[in-house]
Amino acid sequence: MGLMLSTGNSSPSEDSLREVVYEIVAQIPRGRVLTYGAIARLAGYPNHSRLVGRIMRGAPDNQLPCHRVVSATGRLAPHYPAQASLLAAEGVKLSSSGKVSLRTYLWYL
DNA sequence: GGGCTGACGTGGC
DNA sequence: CGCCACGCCAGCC
Repeated sequence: MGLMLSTGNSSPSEDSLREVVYEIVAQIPRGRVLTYGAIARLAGYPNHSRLVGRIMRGAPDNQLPCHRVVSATGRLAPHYPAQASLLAAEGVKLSSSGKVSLRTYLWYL
């Protein structure tokens, strides 16, 4: 049984995950949010939330609802000033500390 | 191959 | 609620 040498290991690359991440993000309904970690799990790589973040950094926000992706603590993305207003425009309220309440807005499939 | 970075997550205080 | 230490891991130099 043991035999499981080299090639079996597939570590995800940014390129190999990009499309599936985009597809997941595209599904997030208006007024709901998903976390980087949740997306990573849905994509099959639970320990790669950082890679998802990296992918979102270069994602086309004019074609995808990138503003609906937040951190597990409800924090918005750095270097994405438009995110708050885009969320507000669809009814997502932020706490006084500028965070999204996942209890209220997290999208459960 | 080694070291650092970072749109992350979790647990502790 | 904030801050921090850790664990995590692809990408980049």
